[in-house]
Amino acid sequence: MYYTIGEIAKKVNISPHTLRFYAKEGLLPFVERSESGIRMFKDEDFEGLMIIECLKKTGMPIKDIKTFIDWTMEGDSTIDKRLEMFKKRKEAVEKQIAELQETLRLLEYKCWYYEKAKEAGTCEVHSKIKVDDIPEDIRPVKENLKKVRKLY
Amino acid sequence: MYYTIGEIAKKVNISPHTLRFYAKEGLLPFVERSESGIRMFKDEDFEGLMIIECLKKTGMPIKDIKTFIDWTMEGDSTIDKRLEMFKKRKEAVEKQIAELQETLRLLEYKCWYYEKAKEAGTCEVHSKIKVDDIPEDIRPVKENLKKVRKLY
DNA sequence: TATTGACTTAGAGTTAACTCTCAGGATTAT
DNA sequence: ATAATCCTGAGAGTTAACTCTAAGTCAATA
Repeated sequence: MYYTIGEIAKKVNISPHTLRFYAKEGLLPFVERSESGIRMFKDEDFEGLMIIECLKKTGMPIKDIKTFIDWTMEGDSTIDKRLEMFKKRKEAVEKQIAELQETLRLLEYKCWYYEKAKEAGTCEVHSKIKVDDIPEDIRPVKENLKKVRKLY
Repeated sequence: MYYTIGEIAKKVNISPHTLRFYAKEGLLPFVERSESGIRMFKDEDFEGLMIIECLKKTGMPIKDIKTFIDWTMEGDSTIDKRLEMFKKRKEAVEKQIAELQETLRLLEYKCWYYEKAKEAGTCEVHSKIKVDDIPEDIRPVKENLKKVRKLY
């Protein structure tokens, strides 16, 4: 079963234009062609596209993805390189998640801050709230906000 | 205690150039000026900068951050808007984290895949591995990779 | 037969958030 | 006094990943 570029475009929700752009960048060497040069995507190629999508989601630039694709085309001699690459991507994503979780904590603090301000009708209320009145889970965030000022 | 733009730049690790760019974009209306027009950052302004950084980390464009800053300058009448804004940012970040966690699972599968290939010296080994031999936690990822092919 | 959609090369346009350069002038630190 | 740092405005350059246009050809479908 083969798909044209237009068919696969719908399936992976990437425009034919963009898929050709990827092809030009060397991301799709595994896609077969008909005698007349038309790209013939097969079921397996979905997986290739999904790996590309996955790597893009990790923030990897196209050039680096190409390097990885080149390795896969090279065969078993590049297994080590590919493993190391995935390990690094994994670490990178773990870091991104950790950073977003920190960001989330600050947002949670701010939500609490404005909930309180809303109740009181004014942000002034925060000059009257004691440390003990701040929910335990978000207290450290406020502390941190203060700490940083003096850290430097 | 006041800081010049160069001093604060070092503290927040953003170049004076970029800080002036932010100022031009209307992100720093709260920064005082000396008689001669020199920006005088105070300790409180750190917090402002950190909130801006936080919002940037959520992927919020500068224009939208400016809108929020304008609200804070407007005063208590905009508390509701600000609360809603932070709630939405919180949801956005939660979604980003969830997506990255999905990405991470695919990376974990790929790490396992290449660990196995490395052991065997060839990727061919994966045509011989039975579903039961795939660790339980990453098995669904492989299933998913297959499912998607047929989903459409 | 007409339309739709595939292909190519080549290059222009877009967007966001910087990042820098220049020119000219004021202020501050050593 | 001299260098470093501050200010402004205007505008150019950068980067990545698209996104599109044009111009011309070829193939498959109704």
